[in-house]
Amino acid sequence: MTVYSHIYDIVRLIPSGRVATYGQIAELAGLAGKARLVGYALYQVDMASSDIPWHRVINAQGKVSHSPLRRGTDHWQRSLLEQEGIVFHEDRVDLAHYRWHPPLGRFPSPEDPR
DNA sequence: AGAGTGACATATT
DNA sequence: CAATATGCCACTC
Repeated sequence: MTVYSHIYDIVRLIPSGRVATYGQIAELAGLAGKARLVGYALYQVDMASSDIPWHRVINAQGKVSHSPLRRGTDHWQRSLLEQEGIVFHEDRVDLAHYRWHPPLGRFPSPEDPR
């Protein structure tokens, strides 16, 4: 596979009702500073039939990132988040309140098997 | 092999 | 607030 498999592993850990930012995921995945790769990785995900909670990843401004390539799925993302109880305030969520904090201790990383 | 692109982030103007 | 600039790197011609 690709380096993205690990990104997906991290995203899968985000619980319902919480969100994470691209940069945050990148860092947890051992890709600090490479947030763009996270966005690219999620773009590859099959939104309809994937076990990855892709909608819980938003940008550092607390907003849903949109792009012409998404063809309206950005609204779909917001919808899913609201279903989980996340409240948007002026097109933005309060990261201080909803940001996911990963489990403490060691984290699975490619360089750190077991 | 080189250039362009992008679900980003941060800093600056 | 919005527009730029720069760093980042896998992917696609």
